[in-house]
Amino acid sequence: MAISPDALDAPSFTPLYSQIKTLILQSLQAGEWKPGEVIPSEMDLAARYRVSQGTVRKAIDELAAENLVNRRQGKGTFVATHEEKQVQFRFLKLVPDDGKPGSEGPAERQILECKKTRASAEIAKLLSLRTGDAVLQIRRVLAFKHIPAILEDIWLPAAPFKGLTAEQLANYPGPSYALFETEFNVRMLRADEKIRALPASNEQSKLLKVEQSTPLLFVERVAYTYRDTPMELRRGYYRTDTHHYFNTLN
Amino acid sequence: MAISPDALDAPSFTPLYSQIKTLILQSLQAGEWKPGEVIPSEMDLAARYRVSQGTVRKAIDELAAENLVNRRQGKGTFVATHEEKQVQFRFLKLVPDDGKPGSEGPAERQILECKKTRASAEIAKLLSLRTGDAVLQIRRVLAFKHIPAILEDIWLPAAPFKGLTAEQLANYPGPSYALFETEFNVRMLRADEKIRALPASNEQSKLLKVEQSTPLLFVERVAYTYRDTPMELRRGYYRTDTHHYFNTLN
DNA sequence: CAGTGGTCTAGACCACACT
DNA sequence: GTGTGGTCTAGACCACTGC
Repeated sequence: MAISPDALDAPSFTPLYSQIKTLILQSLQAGEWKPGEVIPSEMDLAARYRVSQGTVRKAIDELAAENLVNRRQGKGTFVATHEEKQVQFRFLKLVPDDGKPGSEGPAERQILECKKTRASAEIAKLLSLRTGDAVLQIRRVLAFKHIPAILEDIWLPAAPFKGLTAEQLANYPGPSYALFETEFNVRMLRADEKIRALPASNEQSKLLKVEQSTPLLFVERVAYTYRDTPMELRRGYYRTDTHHYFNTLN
Repeated sequence: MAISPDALDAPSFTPLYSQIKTLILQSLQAGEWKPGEVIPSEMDLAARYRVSQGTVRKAIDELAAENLVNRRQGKGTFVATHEEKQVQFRFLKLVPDDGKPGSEGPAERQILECKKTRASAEIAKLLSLRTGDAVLQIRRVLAFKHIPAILEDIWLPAAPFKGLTAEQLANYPGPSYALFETEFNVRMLRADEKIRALPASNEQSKLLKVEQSTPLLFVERVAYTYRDTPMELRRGYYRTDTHHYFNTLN
C-alpha cells in the first residue's frame, strides 16, 4: 500500500487504515458506489488495496461510525441513504411530546415558494459562496396531524441543484435530503445547528397559526457534503407547544 | 474467560469483549479506579481477565467512545472527569455568538437557593423516585462577562448528595458535575435534553435582566450515572440574544 | 451451501511519554 | 530504556443471510 503520508498533512505519520479510509471516501464521492448500494466486501477491498482485512475493517469502522455506510452482518456494507426508515429523521430532532420520533408518520409538506435569487452577503458567507451568486430559495411549512409545526427557509447553491422545482419538492416521497441524493447526486453527511428562542413575526405567526410573538425555536442549520463543503442553509422556525427538540449528550 | 452470556439478555450470544467491557464498567462503578486516575494497562487487564490484548482493546475502545475513559498514547487510559479543560463544558452547549466554547472563561455563579424539599409527582417521575421523596432543590444564575445568561433550577435526590451546601456550590472551582464527582462520588455519564422556546415569566425576566415575555430557550435535562440511573433533573432558561445552543448532527 | 461481516488470538513493530 | 497505547498482519472460527 501507499507508504507516503498525505502531503500537506500536519502529522508526520498517517496510519495505513486512515489512508485506506481516504481512498474509500474518494470512491464514495466519485459515485463508484451509489447510496443504498453495497460496496465490495472487506476481503475484496483488502485485495484491491493490498492490505490485510483488519486494516480495511478499521477504515470501514470509522466510516460506519460517521454514518457514511451501514454494516449488515451476512449481507455486506451499504452506502448510507436518507431514505431508510431508521434515519428518516436523521437530521430532524423535533419529536412529539408523547410518542417517539416519526410516530406521527411523514410530515405533511406545503411548498410556499421556490425561486431562483441571488445570495446576500450573509447567505453567501454561510454557504461559502460569493455575494450575488445564484441560489435557490425555498420556503415551506411542515405539519403533523394537520397542525403546522415547522416553517423552513432553505437556501441551496443553484448550480448543483439546477432544475429543482416546487413540484418535485412537494411530491417526492421521503425527506428532501433523499430527493437531493437521488435527483441531484448531492449527499448531506453532516450538519451544524445553532439554536435560539425568538418571537414569531407577524408573517411567521400566520403561517404557523400561532399568536404573534409566540416564542419559537429558531434553528439555523448548515448541512455539509463531502470534504465539509456546505451545500445547504436552512432556517427553521419550530413550534414547541406540542413538540420538543431532543438531544442526547455523551 | 466467562463463556456464558449474561442472563436475561435478548441476544443468545454475547461477544467476549462485551463481557470484558461489563467487567471494567463494574470496576469503574465500584470505584476501583477513581475519576482522573489511570486504569491498568491493556496487557495487565488482558492477563487479569485471561483474554488477548486485542479483546481488552476493543472493550476499552467502546468505553472511550462513550467518554467514560480517555486514552493517551504513551501514558495510559484514564477515567474521565468533568474537570478537564477540554470537556469543561461537556454538557453545556450554550456558546457565545462570536468566539468558541469557553472563550469567556468560567461562568460567574450566583446561588439563589439550596434547600431540602420533597419531590412532586412530576419531579419524582423524571428522577425515578417516589412522590414525596426528599430532594435538594437548587436555583442559580450563571453569567458571562457580568451578563446573566442562564437561570437553572436543579433537583437532586437527597440521599446521595447529603451534606451539599450553597457554599460548596458557590466556591467550588469548576463545573458542578466535577463537584458531584469529587465530593459525592456521583459521576454523570450521559444526559438527555428536551428543548423548547418559552416566554420569560415575571420572575425569570428579573433574574435574567430581560423584559418579561422575552423568548427563552427552555432546556430540561435529565443526567444519568451508571446503569442509566437518573441522578439529576435540571431546568435551564437560556438567554439567546448573545449566545446560542450549538449542536452537530451526524 | 457459500459469502458476508463479527470475534478472537498471537505476535511483531511503531509512536509517544517519562525517567 | 521501559512501558504505554496504536498499528498491522495472518489465520482461525463464529453468526447471520440468502441461494
